[in-house]
Formats: sequence, C-alpha cells, structure tokens
Amino acid sequence: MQSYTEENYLKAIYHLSTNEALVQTNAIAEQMQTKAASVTDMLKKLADKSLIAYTRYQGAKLTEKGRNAAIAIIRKHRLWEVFLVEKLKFGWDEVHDLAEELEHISSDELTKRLDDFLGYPSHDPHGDPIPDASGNFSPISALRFQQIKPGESILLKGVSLHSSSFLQHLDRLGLKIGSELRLVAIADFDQSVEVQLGERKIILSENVAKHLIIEKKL
Amino acid sequence: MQSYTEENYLKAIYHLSTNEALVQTNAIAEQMQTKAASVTDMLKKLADKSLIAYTRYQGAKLTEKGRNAAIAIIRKHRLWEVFLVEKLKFGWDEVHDLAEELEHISSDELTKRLDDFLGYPSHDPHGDPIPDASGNFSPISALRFQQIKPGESILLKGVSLHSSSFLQHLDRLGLKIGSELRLVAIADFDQSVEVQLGERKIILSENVAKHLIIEKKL
DNA sequence: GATAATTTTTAGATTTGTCTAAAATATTTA
DNA sequence: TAAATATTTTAGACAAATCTAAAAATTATC
Repeated sequence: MQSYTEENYLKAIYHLSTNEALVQTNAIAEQMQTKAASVTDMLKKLADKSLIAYTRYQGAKLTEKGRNAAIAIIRKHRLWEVFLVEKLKFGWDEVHDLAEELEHISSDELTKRLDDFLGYPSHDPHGDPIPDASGNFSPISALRFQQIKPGESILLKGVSLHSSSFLQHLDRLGLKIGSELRLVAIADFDQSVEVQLGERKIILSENVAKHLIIEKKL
Repeated sequence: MQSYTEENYLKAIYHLSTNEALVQTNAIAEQMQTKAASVTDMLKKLADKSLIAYTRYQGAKLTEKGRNAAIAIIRKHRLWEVFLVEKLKFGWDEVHDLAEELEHISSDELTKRLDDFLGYPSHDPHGDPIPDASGNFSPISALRFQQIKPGESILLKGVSLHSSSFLQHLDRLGLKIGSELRLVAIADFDQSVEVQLGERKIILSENVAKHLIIEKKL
C-alpha cells in the first residue's frame, strides 16, 4: 500500500505522461506545487518500490505496477465525483477538491460497491472516462477545433481543466457536457473560436477552447 | 484545522470521558494502541491548541472547543456508517474501519449534504445517536440487565462494541437493533443472561450482555 | 511516613516528507 | 566547442509523529 503522498505523485506522473517520453522532475514539481528537490527524493522512493523507472537527470515513467496504481486512484476519484454530483447534488465546479480527498480511501470493496450503487457510470461529470475494475476505459477524443470545418456540428464530450473558475465560466456561457455546437469561424488574430449554441453565437477564447473535449456529431 | 492524528486523539479522549474525571495518559495510550510517551507528546500539543485542559501527571479533559471538534468527527463517522449500510449494503459488522477513514474528510458542506441525502438519520447502524449540525444528540440508555425483573420485556436499542467478531456473534444469535427480548433469568454463577427471543431461549454471556444497549418496552 | 509499585514525563533517536543552498549534470547558444 | 543557462541532485536541516530507555512524580502498601 502507498501513502497518501505517494499516491498523489503517481497520479501526477500519470497525468503528465504523453506518448513514451520520460516525465521531468520540474514538471512534476510544478504539478505537485512543490520543489524539485522534494520530487527527486520521492522519485527515488517510488523507484525503490518499483512503481516508476527512474534515471538520474533524465526523468521518470510509470511501470506497469505504478500505472495500475495510478489508474486505481483515478477510478476512485471519478466515481466519487459522480456520487457527489448525482447523489449529493454538488455542482460540477465544486467536486474536484473533495474527490482529491476521497480518492485515497483504500478499500477495494468500497470502490466496487460505490460503482454498483452508481450504476457503473462510464464517465464522470467532466466527461472523463471512468476506468473499470480491471483498469480499462474508453479513449478520450483528441480532436481540436482547428480540425473542424466551419458549419460542422460537434458535441461537447468533456473538459480537460477542472478548476472552479473555468467550470463556472462554462456555466455562464451555457455550455455543458452534451451541448451541441456548430463551428462558425476561428479568428486568425487570436485563435478564438466562434460557435453557434442553439439560438446564440458565442466566442470562446483560445484558452477556453483548448480545454474542451469535442467529437464530431454523427 | 486538526491533523488526522489529532482528530483521533480527540475522539479517544471523548470516548474515555465519563462524568467529570480527568482521562489518564495510559488509558489514552491503550485506546490509541500506542505508547504513553507518545500520548504525553500529543497531550502537550492539544493543550497548546486549547483543545484540552492538561495537567502534568494528572490527565486531560476536553475543552468546549475540543468537545465540539470530537462531536463533529463522531457525527461524520456515524453518518458515513449509515451511508455504507443503507446505500452500499455493507453489513453492520463491516463498516467501522471504513468510517474511521471517511470521518476525517473535512468538508462541512459534504457532511451537510450527506445528512440531507440520508434523510437526517437519528441513529447509526449500531444504535448510536447521530449528533446534529449543532452537536446535539439524544442520550444513550444506561440500563443494565441487572435492573430488569424476570418476565419484563426490553428492546435492543444499540451496541457499545463495534468489533466485527462481536457483531457477527449477534448475527448468529439472531439479535439485531430493534429485537424484542424478555428476561428469563440472570445466573448468579457467571452473571450470564437468559432471554426469550421470539420462540427461542438464548443465553448471553456477561461479556455479551454488557455491550447491549437496552430499554424497557413501553 | 518510608518504601515499593505504578504511572507519567523527559531525553534522545527514527521515519516521512519537506525545505534551502550549493554542487553536479545537461542543454542551449554563440 | 566553450561559455552561459537551465535542470536536477546532493547535503544538511526541519517539523510531525512515533519509539525506547531512563528519570521523575504520584499512589499504594506496610
């Protein structure tokens, strides 16, 4: 079993892992809001436990064991988010920090029963896929607005930023998971995205647009 | 805000407090499964934070502030136990350790919404009263079998021991919260208690009987 | 009321996770 | 490729919570 802190490092490394590249110490330090020296200490410890492969001055990547541990935590995080929103009626902008605490409750039996109780949800309130008990989950769309042609319709499937201020901003815009959008235009000047949402046309800044997970409507 | 460990000490001191007496270092050490020296360290720390009144070599008692903190934790513990049994269908013998973890989740808003969701339960699955948001709760019956006359009927209102093995023993005897019992006799020899439960007569050892919280049937 | 037994505290060490400052390595730039 | 810059690691310290062993205070016993 890992400590609360070790679990958070594993999760951070998981989220920073793209393709096959090693994750750098500084990147982890920023994600964890701590210092590079502290990260080095922890990387040594995680390597001792065979949770990561770590090379001095190069970086780290999760082993199979480490990835499984990270996915188990993410599964719990997302199931608790569903519970908080569906059952306790929290807003999608309020649940991230609470789920960060709840995800460390260790019982597998609890996770299994929570999953049962919630009816085996496939996605959390932010559209992120929930791994099943074996760690399998559906892939996330990597479609960008730049790949869409004006006039095409898309669906908002999820968001890749979970901060309250971002989610509240989407609420004010009237955007939610499942919303149907039609691309009007992308401005050359600042890459802002103009879309049609029902009767209204709205402008999404590049910063907003890049955190929207979208799929072409079939 | 208190640490996880500080919260557990406050809870231990609360449970060991009877009448006005000071709680001794050794008693806390046994309850916390730790050494007296560790307890002394922590008592100093809790006293610094005005959570307890502590006199060297004498013992400790909770201040108003400390008692409120302890009751808040107990409220969360008992609400989570209701959730685990009522919603997730755990047995009453399986929930203690899980609730020990969940009780440390700090959000007041979460506690309030959990209480709403559960319909403001007044007692947990072991019959213990659940404090409301202000810390008020119904008193626990202190009636002993020795105060009952043979032939009188009583109701099982709760249990004062939450170990799995004790609760599984009650399950095997067919006893549960709400069961109606009629006292047959108390043996002089070993203080064991013979009761009528429905069609059956059963014998409760002194050790079992003393952990049953009972009330006279009206 | 002195001594024995019990309880509690102190002193000093350990573990976990963190930090700062300085040294080492790697990368970029000229 | 040598110097400048950026990144990472080491060394040494600190805070929280714990421990063991020894000392101090309290309580019980004769």
